[in-house]
Amino acid sequence: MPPPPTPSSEGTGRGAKSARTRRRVVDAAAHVLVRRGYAGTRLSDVAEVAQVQAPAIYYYFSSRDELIEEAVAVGLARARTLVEEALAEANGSPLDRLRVAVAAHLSTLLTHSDHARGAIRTVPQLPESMRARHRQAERDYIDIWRGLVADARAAGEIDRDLEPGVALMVVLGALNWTAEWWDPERGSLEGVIATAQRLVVDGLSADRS
Amino acid sequence: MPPPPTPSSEGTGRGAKSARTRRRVVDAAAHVLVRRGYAGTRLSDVAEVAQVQAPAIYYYFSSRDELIEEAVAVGLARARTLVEEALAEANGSPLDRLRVAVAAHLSTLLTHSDHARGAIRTVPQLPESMRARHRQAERDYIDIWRGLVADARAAGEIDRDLEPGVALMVVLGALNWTAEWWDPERGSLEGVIATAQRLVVDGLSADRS
DNA sequence: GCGGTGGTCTAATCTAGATTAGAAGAAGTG
DNA sequence: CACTTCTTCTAATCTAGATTAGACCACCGC
Repeated sequence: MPPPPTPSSEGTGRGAKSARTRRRVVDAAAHVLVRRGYAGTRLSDVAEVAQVQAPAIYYYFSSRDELIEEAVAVGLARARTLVEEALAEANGSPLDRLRVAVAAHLSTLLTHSDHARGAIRTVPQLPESMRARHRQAERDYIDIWRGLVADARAAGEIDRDLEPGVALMVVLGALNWTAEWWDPERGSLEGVIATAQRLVVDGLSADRS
Repeated sequence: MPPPPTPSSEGTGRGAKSARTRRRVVDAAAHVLVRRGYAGTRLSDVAEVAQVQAPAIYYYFSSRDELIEEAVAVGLARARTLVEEALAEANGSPLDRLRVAVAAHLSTLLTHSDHARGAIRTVPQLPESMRARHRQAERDYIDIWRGLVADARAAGEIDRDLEPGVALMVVLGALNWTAEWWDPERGSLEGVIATAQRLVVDGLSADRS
């Protein structure tokens, strides 16, 4: 029976090493997920990255799917947390807050380990039953954005002719797809963020030609 | 030995039936690719969709990878062709042409069978060696867009501060990601196209607040 | 209405990769 | 140190799914 993922067994002491290994496995899973996708993620690869033997994984997770599920959940949670934190410190016009969210989303996606990236790239490929279990988390995250857009709209900063729901998904798509092509050699992260911010804000913005 | 994919064996007569089955298999492969991704695409599923027995596929292709490769190639080619055709009839300002390209890309992606969709969603997951063989096609397609952006820029219609390369990828991402979320019940195709056009054009546009 | 060729099927085979069994190495406890 | 519990390993096992072998049927030209 796998030990319950003690939420507080982080630092040192009781089961600290175990917790570290477990985390290493989840990280490795995210790493492999990013490059191979859901179906392509082999436990043997995960094990190699995590520096364990494949069967060791079963000490922590009862199946491949359970591991993948956790990796995805962690990624979604992380993306959400980081964006929320960034927004918490941001005060300014709704459009400014949108700019902040764009920056946070992109930097999470592109640099903050493979978690968010793995989650976002993987979710659409999950078998329906598993995906269903993450749908709430997806919605929660999107709702943050929906709120930002709604605020901006209420403040009259957003083009009235745009369908807010559709526009939001188009924007998120622009951000998410960066995970497919961006790499540090292709320009600085800051450059991408700046470009994306301008595009998003000008694209949504109320004052038009 | 598989019969060479006679380029003209379409209509009737010699090998017409064969050609039709072959096409059915490729279509089925695209169909499965869209929903399962590269690693998740099983020959048995493709066979079922194509209404054949799995081994029949080997009459046309010498391996699973070869089939997938063709399906992807067809998809990329189709996307490119449809956009080119749309542009051929479009005259107007560079920004207008960009609008046309956005509409063509989206309608290809979202409705024109599963080919383009399969190709675009699948390419990033392909094993490097296979992906390399499509890289040229990808570039060719992107180059069409690069040209559009360059023209608009030369005409002074695009914000000088945007990095054209990065901006283009962000835009294409917005379009490509629609394949992940859009479905006919979520609003009309026209609605998505209109929203995307406005976002893209206003986002890139030179006159700013 | 016979021999050939194209096209498809059923019944193996073969292999990668998930999962399980059971042994054995640490690490903490008395 | 001897004992227990946690953690990981090596050596099976089991299964899905790609691929191959070889038979079978339909049509075509004669």
